[in-house]
Amino acid sequence: MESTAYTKRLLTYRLSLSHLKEVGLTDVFSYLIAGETGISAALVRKDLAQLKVKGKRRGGYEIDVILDAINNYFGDNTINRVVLAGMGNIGRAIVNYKNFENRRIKIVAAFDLDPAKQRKKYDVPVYPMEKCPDIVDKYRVNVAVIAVPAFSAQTVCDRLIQCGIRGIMNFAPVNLKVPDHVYISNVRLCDELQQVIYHSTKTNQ
Amino acid sequence: MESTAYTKRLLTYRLSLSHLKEVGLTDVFSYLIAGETGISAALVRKDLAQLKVKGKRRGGYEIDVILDAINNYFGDNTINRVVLAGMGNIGRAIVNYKNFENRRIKIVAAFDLDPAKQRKKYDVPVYPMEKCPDIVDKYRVNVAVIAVPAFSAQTVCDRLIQCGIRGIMNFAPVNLKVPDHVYISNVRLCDELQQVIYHSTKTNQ
DNA sequence: GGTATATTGTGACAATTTTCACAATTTAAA
DNA sequence: TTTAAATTGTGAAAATTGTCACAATATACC
Ligand SMILES: NC(=O)c1ccc[n+]([C@@H]2O[C@H](COP(=O)([O-])OP(=O)(O)OC[C@H]3O[C@@H](n4cnc5c(N)ncnc54)[C@H](O)[C@@H]3O)[C@@H](O)[C@H]2O)c1
Ligand SMILES: NC(=O)c1ccc[n+]([C@@H]2O[C@H](COP(=O)([O-])OP(=O)(O)OC[C@H]3O[C@@H](n4cnc5c(N)ncnc54)[C@H](O)[C@@H]3O)[C@@H](O)[C@H]2O)c1
Repeated sequence: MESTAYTKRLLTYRLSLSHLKEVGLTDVFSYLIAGETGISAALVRKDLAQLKVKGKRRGGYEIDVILDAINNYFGDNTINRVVLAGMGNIGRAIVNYKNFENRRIKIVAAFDLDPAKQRKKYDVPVYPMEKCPDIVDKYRVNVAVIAVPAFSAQTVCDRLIQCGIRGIMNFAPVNLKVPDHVYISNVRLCDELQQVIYHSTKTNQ
Repeated sequence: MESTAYTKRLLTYRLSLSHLKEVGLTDVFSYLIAGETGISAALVRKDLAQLKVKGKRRGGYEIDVILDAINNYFGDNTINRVVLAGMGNIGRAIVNYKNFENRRIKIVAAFDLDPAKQRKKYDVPVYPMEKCPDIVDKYRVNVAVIAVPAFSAQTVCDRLIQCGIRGIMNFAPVNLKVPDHVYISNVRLCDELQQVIYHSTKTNQ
């Protein structure tokens, strides 16, 4: 029903509103959010209406009410457990990242085929891929991050899905094939950077 | 004129086509690209038409012709120099990443305020931020990656723009304010993961 | 050479998304 | 208490994006 564009906008609102709140505001007008996010004021209002957040005519919206609604929308009241495949450069960055906790996201385990990485102490335990079924089952994990090299991404992906994973954030530059019930988000850092390069050289001058 | 959705699809095609080429194919049909990328065959054909790539009725498209057209579209004939701000977890991953070279992208320098990082040997030299004007000027850099903590992102951003940067890939969870002529791409890893969690728990069962 | 078949290329259409514009309503001020 | 000003909420219009369906045409096969 809700488009992913909508979902994405909600997260953008949350970011700006958290910031405005830290700065000391308690209420906002739609045009203020618009200025902060680059999303038009009318669309902000439509989104808030869809979220069932009510504003006061002439008084604006309460930041906390919006934030609660967004957090509630994303089900931040439960802890979301995630596993990681590939404890390389990207994998380590993810595992070291402290901010996931604020979102109630917890990386419970990582998998890597390199035995050296399994022995080393990171913020999360590193297992061989064979442990995947056990771990996913034990912690009731739904979501995985794939940060293995491109050539093994599909294999790892298949395996994760076999263990019951239903959502994947994928860093490997491949178009993974997955069954319908699995949601995939591809983070294409190369493509992203290439787009920036493209658009910044096309811009005036 | 061209939407960013279109530009993004081109990069998706490139990924799949490179793969199909490696596998030994030389020609493709629109429905093959569709199957590989999840983009509908009709839209693939429209995109290729817009790219001015001609297919043969009943014969399909030549992979190399498409790849050349896409590469040409993105101006891959020149080397694109990029600087990085923030040599932390993400910054190191970016700098270590070998694949950028294939896209003719070169990270020429990094900036970090930590003197320890400046002394250490990485694949690219690390300078204090003060060196920014010199470096950007010397290497004629247009594009930057921001991988500093959120609270210093806006400052770093302003500084980069002052030095002449016109495109930014930003990892910090803030809505940066930039002048119109600067193109920004926000890589919101937290949001991305949150969306995966959201969509994967909403999917049937 | 003729016919059947497969695939492109595209105009018309459908759906979705966003903007526009303004009535409804609240608040502040006079 | 009245009036003026500000802002939401939302239907209608516009814009954008993608799908459908099929004519055009190239190829393969008989
Ligand atoms: N680093 C970047 O900036 C960057 C940018 C764009 C894309 N990527 C992509 O992200 C992915 C990860 O990149 P990286 O730089 O962290 O790579 P990396 O080589 O540093 O790490 C990969 C890790 O995966 C492990 N691994 C390999 N095969 C495995 C398997 N079958 N099962 C489990 N673990 C396995 C390796 O032992 C290694 O620890 C790659 O696909 C890369 O193309 C990375
Ligand atoms: N690591 C992740 O998985 C992850 C996920 C989502 C978002 N992010 C965001 O990406 C950014 C980088 O994350 P990270 O994990 O690499 O952080 P990090 O703390 O590992 O690295 C930040 C680096 O920036 C440097 N720095 C700080 N202030 C600076 C300044 N003013 N000028 C120049 N350099 C400065 C620090 O010395 C450090 O080396 C952060 O904004 C973070 O919120 C990271």
